[in-house]
Amino acid sequence: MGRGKIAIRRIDNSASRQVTFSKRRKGLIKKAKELAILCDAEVGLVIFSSSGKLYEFASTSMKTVIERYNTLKEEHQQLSNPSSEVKFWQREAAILKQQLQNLQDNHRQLMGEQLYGLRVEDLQNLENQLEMSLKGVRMKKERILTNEIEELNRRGSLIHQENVELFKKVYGTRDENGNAMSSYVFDGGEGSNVPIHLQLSQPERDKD
Amino acid sequence: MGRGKIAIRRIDNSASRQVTFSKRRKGLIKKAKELAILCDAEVGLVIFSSSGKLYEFASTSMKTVIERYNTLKEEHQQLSNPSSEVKFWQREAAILKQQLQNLQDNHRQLMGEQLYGLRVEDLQNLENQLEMSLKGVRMKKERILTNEIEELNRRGSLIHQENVELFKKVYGTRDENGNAMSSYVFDGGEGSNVPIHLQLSQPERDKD
DNA sequence: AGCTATTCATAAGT
DNA sequence: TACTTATGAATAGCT
Repeated sequence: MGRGKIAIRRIDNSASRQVTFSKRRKGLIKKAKELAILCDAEVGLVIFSSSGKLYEFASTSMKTVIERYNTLKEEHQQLSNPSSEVKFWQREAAILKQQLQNLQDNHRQLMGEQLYGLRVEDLQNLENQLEMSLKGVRMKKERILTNEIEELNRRGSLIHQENVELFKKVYGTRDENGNAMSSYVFDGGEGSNVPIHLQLSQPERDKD
Repeated sequence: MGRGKIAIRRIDNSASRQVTFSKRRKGLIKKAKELAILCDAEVGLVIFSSSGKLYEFASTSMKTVIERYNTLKEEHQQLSNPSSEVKFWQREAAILKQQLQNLQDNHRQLMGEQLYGLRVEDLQNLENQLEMSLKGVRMKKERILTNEIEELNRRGSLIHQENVELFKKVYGTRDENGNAMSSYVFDGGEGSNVPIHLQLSQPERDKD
Protein backbone atom coordinates (compact mmCIF):
# COMPACT_ATOMS: atom_id res chain seq x y z
CA MET A 1 0.00 0.00 0.00
CA GLY A 2 1.82 2.98 -1.16
CA ARG A 3 3.61 4.08 -4.25
CA GLY A 4 5.36 0.76 -4.33
CA LYS A 5 5.63 -2.50 -2.51
CA ILE A 6 8.31 -2.85 0.10
CA ALA A 7 9.98 -5.90 1.54
CA ILE A 8 9.45 -6.50 5.22
CA ARG A 9 12.98 -6.00 6.46
CA ARG A 10 14.71 -3.35 8.51
CA ILE A 11 14.71 0.01 6.72
CA ASP A 12 18.34 1.04 6.40
CA ASN A 13 17.80 4.74 5.95
CA SER A 14 17.37 6.18 9.41
CA ALA A 15 15.14 9.06 8.35
CA SER A 16 12.85 6.83 6.31
CA ARG A 17 12.74 4.37 9.16
CA GLN A 18 11.72 7.15 11.52
CA VAL A 19 8.98 8.37 9.18
CA THR A 20 7.66 4.89 8.57
CA PHE A 21 7.72 4.24 12.32
CA SER A 22 5.54 7.28 12.97
CA LYS A 23 3.04 6.40 10.27
CA ARG A 24 2.78 2.73 11.01
CA ARG A 25 2.71 3.25 14.75
CA LYS A 26 -0.24 5.57 14.36
CA GLY A 27 -1.95 3.05 12.06
CA LEU A 28 -1.27 0.15 14.41
CA ILE A 29 -2.68 1.94 17.41
CA LYS A 30 -5.73 2.99 15.41
CA LYS A 31 -6.36 -0.59 14.38
CA ALA A 32 -5.83 -1.86 17.91
CA LYS A 33 -8.39 0.64 19.11
CA GLU A 34 -10.84 -0.39 16.42
CA LEU A 35 -10.43 -4.07 17.21
CA ALA A 36 -11.16 -3.42 20.86
CA ILE A 37 -14.28 -1.42 20.09
CA LEU A 38 -15.66 -3.46 17.22
CA CYS A 39 -15.08 -6.83 18.82
CA ASP A 40 -15.43 -6.01 22.47
CA ALA A 41 -11.89 -7.16 23.19
CA GLU A 42 -9.36 -6.03 25.76
CA VAL A 43 -6.22 -4.92 23.99
CA GLY A 44 -2.87 -3.77 25.27
CA LEU A 45 -0.14 -2.55 22.96
CA VAL A 46 3.34 -1.46 23.90
CA ILE A 47 5.82 -0.05 21.39
CA PHE A 48 9.39 1.00 22.04
CA SER A 49 11.03 2.94 19.26
CA SER A 50 14.60 2.01 18.38
CA SER A 51 15.66 5.08 20.34
CA GLY A 52 13.84 3.76 23.41
CA LYS A 53 10.81 6.01 23.44
CA LEU A 54 7.63 4.39 24.70
CA TYR A 55 4.27 4.44 22.95
CA GLU A 56 1.33 2.57 24.32
CA PHE A 57 -2.32 1.85 23.87
CA ALA A 58 -4.67 -0.03 26.15
CA SER A 59 -8.40 -0.39 25.68
CA THR A 60 -8.87 -0.56 29.45
CA SER A 61 -5.64 0.23 31.28
CA MET A 62 -2.20 -1.18 30.79
CA LYS A 63 -2.11 -2.23 34.43
CA THR A 64 -5.29 -4.21 34.02
CA VAL A 65 -4.14 -5.81 30.79
CA ILE A 66 -0.76 -6.82 32.20
CA GLU A 67 -2.31 -8.17 35.36
CA ARG A 68 -4.82 -10.17 33.39
CA TYR A 69 -2.05 -11.43 31.16
CA ASN A 70 0.10 -12.44 34.12
CA THR A 71 -2.78 -14.08 35.94
CA LEU A 72 -3.56 -16.17 32.89
CA LYS A 73 0.08 -17.06 32.36
CA GLU A 74 0.54 -18.02 35.99
CA GLU A 75 -1.91 -20.83 35.63
CA HIS A 76 0.58 -22.45 33.30
CA GLN A 77 3.94 -21.49 34.74
CA GLN A 78 3.59 -21.26 38.49
CA LEU A 79 5.80 -18.72 40.28
CA SER A 80 8.74 -16.41 39.74
CA ASN A 81 7.07 -13.64 37.78
CA PRO A 82 6.43 -10.15 39.15
CA SER A 83 2.70 -10.65 39.48
CA SER A 84 2.98 -13.76 41.68
CA GLU A 85 5.47 -11.88 43.79
CA VAL A 86 2.86 -9.19 44.30
CA LYS A 87 0.39 -11.89 45.25
CA PHE A 88 2.87 -13.35 47.69
CA TRP A 89 3.28 -10.04 49.46
CA GLN A 90 -0.42 -9.35 49.35
CA ARG A 91 -1.01 -12.68 51.06
CA GLU A 92 1.74 -11.90 53.55
CA ALA A 93 0.13 -8.54 54.32
CA ALA A 94 -3.29 -10.14 54.67
CA ILE A 95 -1.96 -12.67 57.18
CA LEU A 96 -0.24 -9.95 59.19
CA LYS A 97 -3.39 -7.86 59.09
CA GLN A 98 -5.36 -10.76 60.47
CA GLN A 99 -2.85 -11.37 63.25
CA LEU A 100 -2.90 -7.69 64.08
CA GLN A 101 -6.69 -7.73 64.18
CA ASN A 102 -6.75 -10.69 66.55
CA LEU A 103 -4.17 -9.19 68.81
CA GLN A 104 -5.97 -5.85 68.81
CA ASP A 105 -9.22 -7.52 69.82
CA ASN A 106 -7.40 -9.43 72.52
CA HIS A 107 -5.71 -6.24 73.60
CA ARG A 108 -8.95 -4.30 73.79
CA GLN A 109 -10.42 -7.01 75.95
CA LEU A 110 -7.37 -6.91 78.19
CA MET A 111 -7.91 -3.17 78.39
CA GLY A 112 -11.43 -3.81 79.59
CA GLU A 113 -13.15 -2.73 76.38
CA GLN A 114 -15.21 -4.61 73.85
CA LEU A 115 -16.52 -7.17 76.31
CA TYR A 116 -19.84 -7.57 74.53
CA GLY A 117 -19.71 -11.06 73.11
CA LEU A 118 -18.04 -12.74 76.06
CA ARG A 119 -19.48 -15.40 78.34
CA VAL A 120 -18.95 -15.49 82.07
CA GLU A 121 -16.31 -18.16 81.58
CA ASP A 122 -14.33 -15.94 79.20
CA LEU A 123 -14.66 -13.02 81.56
CA GLN A 124 -13.42 -15.15 84.42
CA ASN A 125 -10.34 -16.16 82.44
CA LEU A 126 -9.75 -12.55 81.53
CA GLU A 127 -10.10 -11.54 85.15
CA ASN A 128 -7.65 -14.20 86.29
CA GLN A 129 -5.19 -13.12 83.64
CA LEU A 130 -5.49 -9.50 84.71
CA GLU A 131 -5.02 -10.44 88.34
CA MET A 132 -1.91 -12.41 87.48
CA SER A 133 -0.60 -9.49 85.48
CA LEU A 134 -1.38 -7.07 88.25
CA LYS A 135 0.38 -9.28 90.74
CA GLY A 136 3.46 -9.41 88.50
CA VAL A 137 3.49 -5.68 87.99
CA ARG A 138 3.04 -4.96 91.67
CA MET A 139 5.77 -7.37 92.67
CA LYS A 140 8.10 -5.78 90.21
CA LYS A 141 7.24 -2.29 91.39
CA GLU A 142 7.65 -3.18 95.02
CA ARG A 143 10.98 -4.80 94.42
CA ILE A 144 12.19 -1.63 92.73
CA LEU A 145 10.91 0.58 95.52
CA THR A 146 12.38 -1.69 98.18
CA ASN A 147 15.75 -1.64 96.44
CA GLU A 148 15.57 2.13 96.21
CA ILE A 149 14.79 2.51 99.90
CA GLU A 150 17.54 0.12 100.86
CA GLU A 151 20.01 2.03 98.75
CA LEU A 152 18.94 5.27 100.37
CA ASN A 153 19.27 3.80 103.82
CA ARG A 154 22.72 2.55 102.95
CA ARG A 155 23.80 5.96 101.71
CA GLY A 156 22.12 7.65 104.67
CA SER A 157 24.01 5.42 107.06
CA LEU A 158 27.27 6.15 105.28
CA ILE A 159 26.71 9.88 105.52
CA HIS A 160 25.71 9.54 109.13
CA GLN A 161 28.86 7.55 109.76
CA GLU A 162 30.95 10.21 108.01
CA ASN A 163 29.36 12.87 110.18
CA VAL A 164 30.16 10.93 113.30
CA GLU A 165 33.79 10.70 112.16
CA LEU A 166 33.90 14.43 111.33
CA PHE A 167 32.37 15.24 114.70
CA LYS A 168 35.09 13.25 116.43
CA LYS A 169 37.81 15.10 114.47
CA VAL A 170 36.35 18.52 115.26
CA TYR A 171 35.60 17.95 118.92
CA GLY A 172 38.40 15.51 119.66
CA THR A 173 37.80 13.12 122.54
CA ARG A 174 35.30 15.44 124.24
CA ASP A 175 32.58 12.93 123.53
CA GLU A 176 34.15 10.52 125.91
CA ASN A 177 33.67 13.06 128.69
CA GLY A 178 30.19 14.35 128.25
CA ASN A 179 27.34 15.35 125.92
CA ALA A 180 28.34 17.49 122.94
CA MET A 181 28.15 14.58 120.59
CA SER A 182 24.76 13.38 121.67
CA SER A 183 23.34 16.79 120.87
CA TYR A 184 24.51 16.30 117.24
CA VAL A 185 23.13 12.85 116.97
CA PHE A 186 19.53 13.82 116.39
CA ASP A 187 18.59 10.68 114.53
CA GLY A 188 20.74 7.69 115.21
CA GLY A 189 20.06 4.01 115.33
CA GLU A 190 20.53 0.99 113.05
CA GLY A 191 18.82 1.25 109.62
CA SER A 192 17.33 4.68 110.24
CA ASN A 193 16.13 6.67 107.22
CA VAL A 194 17.54 10.02 106.20
CA PRO A 195 14.35 11.73 105.01
CA ILE A 196 15.89 14.66 103.10
CA HIS A 197 17.74 12.29 100.81
CA LEU A 198 14.55 10.69 99.58
CA GLN A 199 14.11 13.63 97.25
CA LEU A 200 17.38 12.94 95.49
CA SER A 201 16.68 9.33 94.75
CA GLN A 202 14.46 9.83 91.69
CA PRO A 203 17.02 9.14 88.95
CA GLU A 204 17.88 5.66 90.25
CA ARG A 205 16.81 2.88 87.97
CA ASP A 206 15.97 -0.71 88.67
CA LYS A 207 18.66 -3.22 87.91
CA ASP A 208 17.03 -6.58 87.25
CA MET B 1 -11.53 -1.50 3.00
CA GLY B 2 -14.38 -3.78 2.43
CA ARG B 3 -17.65 -3.88 0.55
CA GLY B 4 -18.78 -0.92 2.54
CA LYS B 5 -17.76 1.40 5.25
CA ILE B 6 -18.59 0.52 8.84
CA ALA B 7 -18.89 2.71 11.88
CA ILE B 8 -16.43 1.99 14.63
CA ARG B 9 -18.77 0.71 17.29
CA ARG B 10 -19.42 -2.66 18.86
CA ILE B 11 -20.73 -5.12 16.28
CA ASP B 12 -24.05 -6.34 17.59
CA ASN B 13 -24.24 -9.58 15.67
CA SER B 14 -22.21 -12.07 17.62
CA ALA B 15 -21.18 -14.17 14.62
CA SER B 16 -20.09 -11.15 12.61
CA ARG B 17 -18.22 -9.83 15.60
CA GLN B 18 -16.42 -13.13 15.94
CA VAL B 19 -15.45 -13.19 12.27
CA THR B 20 -14.28 -9.59 12.29
CA PHE B 21 -12.29 -10.28 15.44
CA SER B 22 -10.44 -13.11 13.74
CA LYS B 23 -9.68 -11.10 10.65
CA ARG B 24 -8.65 -7.90 12.33
CA ARG B 25 -6.69 -9.66 15.04
CA LYS B 26 -4.65 -11.39 12.36
CA GLY B 27 -4.14 -8.11 10.55
CA LEU B 28 -3.18 -6.27 13.71
CA ILE B 29 -0.61 -8.83 14.71
CA LYS B 30 0.81 -8.83 11.20
CA LYS B 31 1.18 -5.06 11.30
CA ALA B 32 2.72 -5.14 14.75
CA LYS B 33 5.25 -7.63 13.48
CA GLU B 34 6.01 -5.50 10.43
CA LEU B 35 6.46 -2.38 12.52
CA ALA B 36 8.92 -4.16 14.76
CA ILE B 37 10.93 -5.45 11.82
CA LEU B 38 10.80 -2.42 9.56
CA CYS B 39 11.51 0.12 12.27
CA ASP B 40 13.64 -1.87 14.64
CA ALA B 41 11.14 -1.39 17.45
CA GLU B 42 10.24 -3.58 20.40
CA VAL B 43 6.55 -4.33 20.29
CA GLY B 44 4.27 -6.16 22.67
CA LEU B 45 0.63 -6.80 21.89
CA VAL B 46 -1.93 -8.51 24.10
CA ILE B 47 -5.47 -9.21 22.96
CA PHE B 48 -8.23 -10.78 25.00
CA SER B 49 -11.29 -11.81 23.03
CA SER B 50 -14.65 -10.99 24.57
CA SER B 51 -14.81 -14.65 25.59
CA GLY B 52 -11.53 -14.25 27.47
CA LYS B 53 -9.20 -16.09 25.12
CA LEU B 54 -5.69 -14.67 24.99
CA TYR B 55 -3.78 -13.78 21.84
CA GLU B 56 -0.40 -12.20 22.00
CA PHE B 57 2.51 -11.00 19.97
CA ALA B 58 5.88 -9.80 21.14
CA SER B 59 8.79 -8.92 18.93
CA THR B 60 11.20 -10.03 21.65
CA SER B 61 9.35 -11.70 24.52
CA MET B 62 6.32 -10.53 26.44
CA LYS B 63 8.24 -10.80 29.71
CA THR B 64 10.95 -8.50 28.38
CA VAL B 65 8.44 -6.02 27.02
CA ILE B 66 6.43 -5.88 30.23
CA GLU B 67 9.54 -5.53 32.36
CA ARG B 68 10.84 -2.75 30.17
CA TYR B 69 7.46 -1.09 30.29
CA ASN B 70 7.31 -1.29 34.07
CA THR B 71 10.84 -0.08 34.55
CA LEU B 72 10.16 2.95 32.40
CA LYS B 73 6.86 3.66 34.12
CA GLU B 74 8.42 3.46 37.56
CA GLU B 75 10.69 6.37 36.80
CA HIS B 76 7.73 8.63 36.15
CA GLN B 77 4.90 7.51 38.36
CA GLN B 78 6.03 5.80 41.48
CA LEU B 79 3.60 2.99 42.28
CA SER B 80 0.80 0.99 40.69
CA ASN B 81 2.84 -1.22 38.40
CA PRO B 82 3.76 -4.78 39.38
CA SER B 83 7.41 -4.15 40.16
CA SER B 84 6.82 -1.13 42.40
CA GLU B 85 3.67 -2.83 43.53
CA VAL B 86 5.87 -5.50 45.00
CA LYS B 87 7.74 -2.74 46.81
CA PHE B 88 4.47 -1.25 47.97
CA TRP B 89 3.32 -4.52 49.50
CA GLN B 90 6.71 -5.20 50.99
CA ARG B 91 6.52 -1.85 52.72
CA GLU B 92 2.96 -2.58 53.77
CA ALA B 93 4.05 -5.90 55.25
CA ALA B 94 6.97 -4.26 57.06
CA ILE B 95 4.67 -1.67 58.61
CA LEU B 96 2.21 -4.32 59.72
CA LYS B 97 5.04 -6.39 61.14
CA GLN B 98 6.21 -3.41 63.16
CA GLN B 99 2.72 -2.71 64.45
CA LEU B 100 2.35 -6.34 65.37
CA GLN B 101 5.68 -6.25 67.21
CA ASN B 102 4.68 -3.15 69.19
CA LEU B 103 1.33 -4.58 70.07
CA GLN B 104 2.89 -7.87 71.08
CA ASP B 105 5.34 -6.10 73.40
CA ASN B 106 2.52 -4.06 74.85
CA HIS B 107 0.47 -7.20 75.19
CA ARG B 108 3.22 -9.08 76.99
CA GLN B 109 3.54 -6.22 79.45
CA LEU B 110 -0.18 -6.25 80.00
CA MET B 111 0.17 -9.96 80.63
CA GLY B 112 2.72 -9.18 83.31
CA GLU B 113 5.72 -10.40 81.35
CA GLN B 114 8.73 -8.61 79.97
CA LEU B 115 8.79 -5.89 82.61
CA TYR B 116 12.53 -5.50 82.48
CA GLY B 117 13.11 -2.06 81.05
CA LEU B 118 10.31 -0.31 82.89
CA ARG B 119 10.58 2.47 85.46
CA VAL B 120 8.40 2.75 88.52
CA GLU B 121 6.34 5.35 86.70
CA ASP B 122 5.68 2.98 83.78
CA LEU B 123 4.83 0.18 86.18
CA GLN B 124 2.41 2.45 88.00
CA ASN B 125 0.68 3.32 84.74
CA LEU B 126 0.52 -0.34 83.84
CA GLU B 127 -0.91 -1.16 87.25
CA ASN B 128 -3.54 1.56 86.91
CA GLN B 129 -4.49 0.27 83.48
CA LEU B 130 -4.77 -3.28 84.73
CA GLU B 131 -6.91 -2.16 87.65
CA MET B 132 -9.19 -0.25 85.30
CA SER B 133 -9.44 -3.28 83.05
CA LEU B 134 -10.12 -5.55 85.96
CA LYS B 135 -12.84 -3.23 87.18
CA GLY B 136 -14.44 -3.27 83.71
CA VAL B 137 -14.27 -7.02 83.43
CA ARG B 138 -15.68 -7.54 86.91
CA MET B 139 -18.53 -5.12 86.32
CA LYS B 140 -19.38 -6.88 83.12
CA LYS B 141 -19.20 -10.29 84.76
CA GLU B 142 -21.29 -9.24 87.70
CA ARG B 143 -23.92 -7.77 85.43
CA ILE B 144 -24.15 -11.07 83.61
CA LEU B 145 -24.31 -13.07 86.82
CA THR B 146 -26.93 -10.75 88.29
CA ASN B 147 -29.02 -11.11 85.15
CA GLU B 148 -28.61 -14.87 85.30
CA ILE B 149 -29.71 -15.03 88.92
CA GLU B 150 -32.67 -12.76 88.25
CA GLU B 151 -33.67 -14.93 85.32
CA LEU B 152 -33.40 -18.04 87.49
CA ASN B 153 -35.41 -16.42 90.23
CA ARG B 154 -38.03 -15.41 87.71
CA ARG B 155 -38.22 -18.92 86.34
CA GLY B 156 -38.19 -20.40 89.82
CA SER B 157 -41.09 -18.19 90.85
CA LEU B 158 -43.02 -19.17 87.74
CA ILE B 159 -42.48 -22.84 88.43
CA HIS B 160 -43.44 -22.33 92.01
CA GLN B 161 -46.57 -20.46 90.91
CA GLU B 162 -47.43 -23.30 88.53
CA ASN B 163 -47.04 -25.79 91.32
CA VAL B 164 -49.34 -23.79 93.52
CA GLU B 165 -51.93 -23.79 90.74
CA LEU B 166 -51.49 -27.54 90.17
CA PHE B 167 -51.76 -28.15 93.88
CA LYS B 168 -55.01 -26.22 93.93
CA LYS B 169 -56.36 -28.26 91.01
CA VAL B 170 -55.35 -31.57 92.61
CA TYR B 171 -56.51 -30.82 96.10
CA GLY B 172 -59.37 -28.50 95.18
CA THR B 173 -60.44 -26.03 97.83
CA ARG B 174 -59.03 -28.11 100.65
CA ASP B 175 -56.41 -25.44 101.20
CA GLU B 176 -59.13 -23.09 102.32
CA ASN B 177 -60.07 -25.48 105.08
CA GLY B 178 -56.76 -26.55 106.45
CA ASN B 179 -53.15 -27.49 105.91
CA ALA B 180 -52.48 -29.83 103.00
CA MET B 181 -51.20 -26.98 100.83
CA SER B 182 -48.88 -25.53 103.37
CA SER B 183 -47.13 -28.88 103.67
CA TYR B 184 -46.38 -28.66 99.94
CA VAL B 185 -45.05 -25.17 100.09
CA PHE B 186 -41.58 -25.93 101.41
CA ASP B 187 -39.97 -22.83 100.03
CA GLY B 188 -42.26 -20.00 99.30
CA GLY B 189 -41.97 -16.24 99.56
CA GLU B 190 -41.44 -13.29 97.22
CA GLY B 191 -38.16 -13.30 95.21
CA SER B 192 -36.78 -16.35 96.95
CA ASN B 193 -33.80 -18.10 95.34
CA VAL B 194 -33.76 -21.61 94.05
CA PRO B 195 -30.55 -22.77 95.69
CA ILE B 196 -29.59 -25.58 93.31
CA HIS B 197 -29.33 -23.09 90.49
CA LEU B 198 -26.80 -20.94 92.25
CA GLN B 199 -24.22 -23.63 91.64
CA LEU B 200 -24.20 -22.77 87.95
CA SER B 201 -22.82 -19.31 88.43
CA GLN B 202 -19.07 -18.79 88.64
CA PRO B 203 -17.56 -18.16 92.06
CA GLU B 204 -17.35 -14.50 93.02
CA ARG B 205 -13.94 -12.90 93.17
CA ASP B 206 -12.55 -10.33 95.58
CA LYS B 207 -12.96 -6.73 94.64
CA ASP B 208 -9.99 -5.05 96.40
C1' DA C 1 -13.36 -20.76 5.12
C1' DG C 2 -13.03 -18.29 0.40
C1' DC C 3 -14.16 -14.29 -2.74
C1' DT C 4 -14.06 -9.59 -4.27
C1' DA C 5 -15.59 -4.87 -4.26
C1' DT C 6 -14.33 -1.28 -1.66
C1' DT C 7 -12.07 1.38 1.73
C1' DC C 8 -7.92 2.27 4.12
C1' DA C 9 -3.03 2.65 5.04
C1' DT C 10 0.96 4.19 3.60
C1' DA C 11 5.54 4.67 0.42
C1' DA C 12 7.43 7.88 -2.03
C1' DG C 13 7.51 12.32 -3.55
C1' DT C 14 6.99 17.42 -2.51
C1' DT D 1 7.26 17.51 9.97
C1' DA D 2 3.16 17.86 7.04
C1' DC D 3 0.65 17.26 2.85
C1' DT D 4 -0.29 14.69 -1.47
C1' DT D 5 -1.25 10.85 -4.20
C1' DA D 6 -0.67 6.49 -6.44
C1' DT D 7 -0.78 1.96 -5.03
C1' DG D 8 -0.99 -2.27 -2.39
C1' DA D 9 -3.18 -4.18 1.74
C1' DA D 10 -6.92 -5.04 4.68
C1' DT D 11 -11.29 -6.29 5.18
C1' DA D 12 -16.96 -6.05 5.05
C1' DG D 13 -20.38 -8.40 3.23
C1' DC D 14 -21.49 -12.33 0.65
C1' DT D 15 -21.43 -17.15 -0.55
